[in-house]
Amino acid sequence: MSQTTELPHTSAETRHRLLMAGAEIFAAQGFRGATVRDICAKAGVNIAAINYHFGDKVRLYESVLQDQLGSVLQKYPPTLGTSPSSSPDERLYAFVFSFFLRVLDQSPGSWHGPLMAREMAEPTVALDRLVETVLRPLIDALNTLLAEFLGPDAPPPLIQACAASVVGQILFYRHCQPVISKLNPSLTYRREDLERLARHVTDFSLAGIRAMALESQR
Amino acid sequence: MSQTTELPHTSAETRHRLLMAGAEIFAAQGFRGATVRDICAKAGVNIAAINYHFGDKVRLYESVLQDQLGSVLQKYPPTLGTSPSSSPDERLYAFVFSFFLRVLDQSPGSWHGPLMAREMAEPTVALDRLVETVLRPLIDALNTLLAEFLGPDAPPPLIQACAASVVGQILFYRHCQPVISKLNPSLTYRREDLERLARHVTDFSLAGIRAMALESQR
Amino acid sequence: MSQTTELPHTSAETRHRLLMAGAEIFAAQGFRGATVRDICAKAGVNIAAINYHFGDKVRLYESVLQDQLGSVLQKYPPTLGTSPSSSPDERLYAFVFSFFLRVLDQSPGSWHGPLMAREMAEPTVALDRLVETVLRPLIDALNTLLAEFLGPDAPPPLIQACAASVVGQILFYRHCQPVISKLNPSLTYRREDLERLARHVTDFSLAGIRAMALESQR
Amino acid sequence: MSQTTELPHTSAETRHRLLMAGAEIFAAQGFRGATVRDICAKAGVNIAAINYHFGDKVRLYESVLQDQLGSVLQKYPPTLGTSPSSSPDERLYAFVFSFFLRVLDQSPGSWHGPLMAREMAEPTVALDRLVETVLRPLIDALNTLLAEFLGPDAPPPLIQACAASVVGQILFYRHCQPVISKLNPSLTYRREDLERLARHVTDFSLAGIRAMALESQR
DNA sequence: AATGAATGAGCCTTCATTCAT
DNA sequence: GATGAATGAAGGCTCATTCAT
Repeated sequence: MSQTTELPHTSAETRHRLLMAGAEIFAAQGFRGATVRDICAKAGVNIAAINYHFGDKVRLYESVLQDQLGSVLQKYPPTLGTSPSSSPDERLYAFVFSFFLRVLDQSPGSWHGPLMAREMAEPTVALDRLVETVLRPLIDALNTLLAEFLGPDAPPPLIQACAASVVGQILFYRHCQPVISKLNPSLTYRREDLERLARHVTDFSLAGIRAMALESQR
Repeated sequence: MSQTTELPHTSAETRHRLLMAGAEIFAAQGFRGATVRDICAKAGVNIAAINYHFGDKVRLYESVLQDQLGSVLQKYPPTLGTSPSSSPDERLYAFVFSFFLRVLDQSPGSWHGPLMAREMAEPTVALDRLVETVLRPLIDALNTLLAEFLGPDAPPPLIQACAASVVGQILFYRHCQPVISKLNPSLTYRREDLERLARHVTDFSLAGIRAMALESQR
Repeated sequence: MSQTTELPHTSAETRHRLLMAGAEIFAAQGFRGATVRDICAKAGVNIAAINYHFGDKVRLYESVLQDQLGSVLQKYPPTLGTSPSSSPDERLYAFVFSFFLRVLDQSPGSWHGPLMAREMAEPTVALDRLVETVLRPLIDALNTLLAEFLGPDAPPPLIQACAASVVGQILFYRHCQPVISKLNPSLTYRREDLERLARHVTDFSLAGIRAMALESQR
Repeated sequence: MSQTTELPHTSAETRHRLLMAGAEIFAAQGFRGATVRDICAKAGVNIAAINYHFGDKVRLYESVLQDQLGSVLQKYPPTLGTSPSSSPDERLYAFVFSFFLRVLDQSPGSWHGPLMAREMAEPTVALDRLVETVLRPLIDALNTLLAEFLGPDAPPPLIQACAASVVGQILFYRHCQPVISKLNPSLTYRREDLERLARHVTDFSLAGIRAMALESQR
């Protein structure tokens, strides 16, 4: 029932239930729209439990974000099924596909996608740490990979623009989902759909990147 | 001060002040976070004025969205400086550049960008109408343009995927601005910056689209 | 169109429309529940017209009461079709029947019944004057009539108790109408129904009064 | 002060204070006129307590009505001191006297009379349930009793008319109290006064009922 | 250690009234 | 003389948080 943790006298069970319920409700309602009453009700715990275990609503939210991001990065690492010796094309595809899997994961208990989308639209204090611990390393990895395509002398702004082009194509499906589902209601996000999307984005981007490389070297 | 008597029986002045103040505060705080007190204070009008002129907070919000969208579409139309006889490349550039101008416009009183970004992240009842009156025609126009590149027999899903690739690259700068400005604080969005971004996105996309066209015809 | 009155420069038409609309809405919603906006809307006049013509909401209400009471007393006088030479039984029936007609009149524009019922339940400053100008004369007349039955030496408390018994039976159908219509939904208040009710109340009361007279003289 | 722990998981004390303060203020001001701020102030509790314990103002009002009605019915049951073997005259007197006691009770904390009078004049959603759970059984009991006087073949409309005559005489003192106290300021409602009134109404009605019975059998 | 009642600031809205044409 | 826009006080209710057990 209760896990043995470094905090022997707090109920890890209650903490976990709050993290799960909080993720779901913050994803659905946003930080402001979510109420501690709703979260505690869904978690089946006392209304004072959030303050007791996390201090306040903000710190529960930060913990939820941290928890969801950690889970999804462990589940779908950016190198997904490749090794440093894999071809650049393969590694780009792995980066794109794993990114799609993370932001559009529909597994039960997985709320990383909508949480991050909301955090972009309405940043909270949590964003700073996320950028430094997670997003910057991710973008650096992509930049390094793109440098292999663009050559050692490619100007950093070009690399960054290409990175933006790649990531933007992916995030479109996440950030504009409300509109996409209205314009094209039949679009689904099962694993095979994401594979197809990742294939398109990779091919489209490879052509774009190579064109940029040529232009840059001219 | 001076009353523009276009709307003889309503106080156009007060309406306009509320639309401006509402746009700024809704953009900064979101629909939920914005308070009618703040909006009225910024507009310099009585707190009951929203009720009197717009009915309630929701309808003020819808009017603000409508107003901002109308302004920006008139200011930066999607065909921006081109005609139907312009080359497809030129028209694609016009589409991309005008899109950038709209979503990243920094003119005083222009809050269309952040408002739409929030509306995507946390849709309200206003989104339905926006999709039908504005976004669908816009996407249709892009699809028609892309069909010129991809050929008459290009499968609709491919056209849509390419349209998503183009729009995604643009919106990335809008939706991820909080992260971008942390990762790359020197990036600015003056008109010449947007021109450069539009140039990159257009060239990147043209290469991607042409690769897709080749692949599709194979 | 506009009546020539002692106030040549105010619109008698507007006053009249406000009195009619006010009667209907005060009757339906009570003084507190009625809003000046609703009344002015129903009257088809400007929202400031009440203050302009009557001073404020309270004084409109008092005028409405006065107006309705005057109308109904003129329409259904307490002596209704009898003369001082009619028999006491006939005069009691006339008193009862006319009372029923006044409090349950359903003619268009006639709101005296519900207005008075509300005024009893939630007295306003208007009640004082109503009591002195209308209700006291009415009760005095009834007491005088009852004294004919009870004899010259009947103690005033007995007369008052009998008067209360008579009036109470009538007002029951007015004050408890919401309950009556739930308990007995088929009951209606057309003129012939009121005639039957008046017949019953008169006969019931005559028997009661005569029993009281006997008991009193013993 | 002292917690009566009949309801272990709710604060019975706070609930009770709100029920008492609510009864007094609803009786004095009506549902609309009463403000939650006033009620909470009088109860000496926080303004959010109504929401916490009762949900909202309407449900507090319903609870107050329920509570007051229950108290007064337990305190003064309609059979008041009689048994089924008592004479019909005695049982009619008991019905009338207990009715007077309920609607004109002046004990501290007893607000059933004015509350019900207001509910008649301006019915709320609470009236439906009151009619079915309390008023209909009460009227049915009276009808059954009156049938003993009027005979087994008395037509139901006659029974109902007599019941109305009885109840109307009683309620007059409740519903017209504001007028009565102006017309006859010396009238008081101590227990002995109510006894006298009940005696009059019973005797008056017995004569009336017996006259109706004779007429009906003719 | 954990509960649930209590807190008070703040939210959107409604209202009768007044003011400037 | 009559309008309709503007006013500001108050209304019911919600919320994250704290307190007493």
